[in-house]
Amino acid sequence: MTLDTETAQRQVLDAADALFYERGVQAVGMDAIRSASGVSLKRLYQLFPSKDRLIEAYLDRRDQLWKSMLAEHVDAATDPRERILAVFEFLHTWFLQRDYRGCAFINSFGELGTVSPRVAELAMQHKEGFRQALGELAAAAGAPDPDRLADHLILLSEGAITRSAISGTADPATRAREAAVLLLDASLPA
Amino acid sequence: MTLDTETAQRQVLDAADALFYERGVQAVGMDAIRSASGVSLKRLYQLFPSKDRLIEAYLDRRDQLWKSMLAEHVDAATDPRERILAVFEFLHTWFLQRDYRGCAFINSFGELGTVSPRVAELAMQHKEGFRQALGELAAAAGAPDPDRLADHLILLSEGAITRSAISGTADPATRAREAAVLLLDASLPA
DNA sequence: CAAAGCGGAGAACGAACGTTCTCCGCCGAT
DNA sequence: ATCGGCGGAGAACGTTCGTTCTCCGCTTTG
Repeated sequence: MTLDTETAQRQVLDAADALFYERGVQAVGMDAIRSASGVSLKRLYQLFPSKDRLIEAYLDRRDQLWKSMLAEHVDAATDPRERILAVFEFLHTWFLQRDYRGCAFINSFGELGTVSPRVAELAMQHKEGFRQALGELAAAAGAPDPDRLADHLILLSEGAITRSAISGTADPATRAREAAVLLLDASLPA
Repeated sequence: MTLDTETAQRQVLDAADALFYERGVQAVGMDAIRSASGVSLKRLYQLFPSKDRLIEAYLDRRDQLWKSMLAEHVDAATDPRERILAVFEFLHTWFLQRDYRGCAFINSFGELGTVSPRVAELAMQHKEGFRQALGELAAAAGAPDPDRLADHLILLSEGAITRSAISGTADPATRAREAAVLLLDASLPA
């Protein structure tokens, strides 16, 4: 069964995503990805010349997927204030996924942050992208200091992400939304 | 050079703490701990019969140390509101440590949470302890719903912990404190 | 001084890792 | 039909890991 490059790549990334996310990047061997993807080792190494490259591709795809899911939730609302709160509803649906295991970037950073500058960089870029998105939402809502509000909101979000992972419940998203409402009341002009 | 049990144990835990925290638990071999601690492998395995046990001991000690450092900062203030804000000053001094790498429990959970129930449990207990401490501070400050305020404050704290690790700056502690002030203004009776 | 046992240094072992290589069967071109 | 090259399956290689074992010197006791 010969696969064209595109499907082989997709199958490898699907398998890598599931395994890396569930068990962590270091605990998953290339052999496990070979078995799960059905792509031979030779081809796997043609597509991704090293495990490091595969990890990068895994994080890249997570970043894109995450951003598009966030945008989807936010764009379902029109009121600027509701668009901010939609972020926390997105988090809530994310936390409810059966295989939710926290943020892949935080987890990968914890594993490889000190030894792989590339992973550290990707984690920083991912979080910076999120912060900028929040900044734009805050500015659109008329916040007098959008950067500061964005910082406050991202703290709630990141806190909810890790707390939800460790506690195993989606509740932190609800609590984060509550706190966000209080912060918006305090920071947004009436 | 023969060491008594107590010093050997302390040297091993000192080495394990530094190495596990810096590089992650999976990336550090028992040999590295042997070299760094100066304790022979044989003795090391007498003190900690497996790497899993050593990881548990590492997390246990981190938990105790963290709690006592937090209590130290909090107890330096007397005003109930200041005692809550002292939490964020504690975080700030923590983030400024040169080797700061985020929360050992979050990092270990990311690495082993799915495969080691013990690590998952220790992470949950550690975070639950923090949440309870915040709950007591909130109650002492007269919060009408201390549990809820504690949840909001812990989200800010956890968010600051991971953001500081990834960004490499202590700034998130300042921002978290700002947001905490807003939440206290909204939640505490005048 | 002799015998016995404890601890230290590090070799050894079996497994697992990332990566490469070998072999074999299948395909299109002549 | 034959040849050449590509892809798949998985063996192989060198390293590293967690854990155990061997050897040797020191100390303590009679």
